[in-house]
Amino acid sequence: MSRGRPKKFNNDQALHDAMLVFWRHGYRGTALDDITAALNINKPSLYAAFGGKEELFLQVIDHYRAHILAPIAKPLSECNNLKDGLRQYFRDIAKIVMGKETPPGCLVACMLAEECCQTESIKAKLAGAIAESDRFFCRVFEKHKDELNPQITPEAAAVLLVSTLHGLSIRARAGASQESIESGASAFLRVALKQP
Amino acid sequence: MSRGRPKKFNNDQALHDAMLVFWRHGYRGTALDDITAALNINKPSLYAAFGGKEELFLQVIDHYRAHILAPIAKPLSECNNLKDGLRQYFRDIAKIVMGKETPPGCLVACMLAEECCQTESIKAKLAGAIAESDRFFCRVFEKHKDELNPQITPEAAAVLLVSTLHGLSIRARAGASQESIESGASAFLRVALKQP
DNA sequence: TTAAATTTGTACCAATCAGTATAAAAACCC
DNA sequence: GGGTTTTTATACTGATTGGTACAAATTTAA
Repeated sequence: MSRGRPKKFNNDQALHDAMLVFWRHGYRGTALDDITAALNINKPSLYAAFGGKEELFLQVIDHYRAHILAPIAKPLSECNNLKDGLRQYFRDIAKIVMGKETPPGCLVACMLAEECCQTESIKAKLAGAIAESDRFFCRVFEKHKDELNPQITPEAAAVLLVSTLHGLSIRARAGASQESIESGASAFLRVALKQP
Repeated sequence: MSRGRPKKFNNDQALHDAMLVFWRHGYRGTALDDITAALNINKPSLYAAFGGKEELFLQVIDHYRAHILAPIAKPLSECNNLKDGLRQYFRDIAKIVMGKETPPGCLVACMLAEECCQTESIKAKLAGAIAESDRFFCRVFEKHKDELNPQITPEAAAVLLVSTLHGLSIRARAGASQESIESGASAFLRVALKQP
C-alpha cells in the first residue's frame, strides 16, 4: 500500500455514480455538489481524482461506452444470425433506454444534443462515439449482408440504425411507453432486413 | 395607439430571436442576459412580455412548431405522392437541421434530451409535440398506405420516421456531413416505402 | 517516535444566475 | 400643461455555480 492517508472511495465506482448523475440531470443540469453528495466525498477529492467538471465528464463518457454499451454490443458482434442478434440487442438497449434501472435515454445522444454546441472537447468526444458506433454496425451489416434489405448499403443501414436508436432514446426520455419504443425498434427490423 | 410609452420591440420577432438563442445554446446553457443582449432589450421588458425563463421557453417551443416545423409539413400533408412528398420534406428538414441558416439540430429533440428530466412543464410540452408529430405522420401514412412497405403499419412507420429524424438531427448537431444525413434519410425512404 | 506523503474536511472565493425594486422616459387624455 | 398610463433603463438581491486554500487526519518509511 502506498504512503499517506488511504482513499475513501474507489475511482471506478465513483465514475459510475457520477455517470448516473450526469445521465439523469444532464451536463449543465448537474452541479458538482450533486456529484460530491451522491459519492459522499468532498470537492477537493473529486478534483484530485478526475480534474474539473469537463475532464470528469469526458471520463464518464468513456466509462459509459465501456461498461454500458460495450457489453450489449459484444453478443451482436459474435452472433451468427443478424435478425436474432439485433432482436436481442434491441431488447437490451430498450431495457437501458427505458430507464428502469438506469436514467432514461442514451447518455451519448442526450449529452450530445445538450452540450455539443458549447464545449468543443465534449463535442469531439461524443462525435467520436457516434462515428465508432457507425463503424461497428457497418461491420455487423457487412458480415451479414445476405440478411440485409438489398435496397440499402451496410453504411446507410448503420447510420439509419444508430439514428433510430438515438431518436427512440429521446422518445423514452419524454416518457414514452415500452410498446412505443418496441414498435419503433421492430419496425426497423421489419423494413431494414431482407424478408424471407 | 394605446396610452403609455411605446414598445421598443415586436413580441413575435423577440420570440423568434429568443428561439435562436435557446436553439443554439440549450435551455440551461442560455442565460437570460444572453437573450436580452440578443434582443437589445432589458430584463424587466422580457419579464413583462413573456414571464420568466420557463414561460418564455414554452412560448418559444410553440413559435418553433408554428413557424419552423408547420410550414414544411404543410406540403407533405397535401401531396398526392408519398415518395415525392417525403423526399421534399426530408430536403427541407435537412436544410434546417444542418444549421446553415439556423442553429443545428431540431429544437424539440435537443431540448427534450436536455431538459425533460428536470422541468415537468417542459417535458409535457415537448412530449406533446412528439405525440402530435406521430399523429401527423400517421395520418400521412394512412392516406398513402398503398405506397407504404406492407411490413409495417402507419403507426409504426410514424414512430420510426420521427425517431429517425430526431436521431439524424442529433447527428447533425455533432457536425455530421450533409451526405451522412442524406444517406440516413434516403435509407429510410428506400426501406419504409414499397418498392416498385 | 519522528518525518514525509497523501487524502480528507471545512471554509471560502469570484463569477454568474434568475428575478425584482425603483425611478426616469415617453406616449395619450383632459 | 398636468395627470395618467405604460415601457424602459439602471441597479440591485439572494442563491448557486465551478473551483481552491489550508489545515487536520491518517497512513508508511526511517
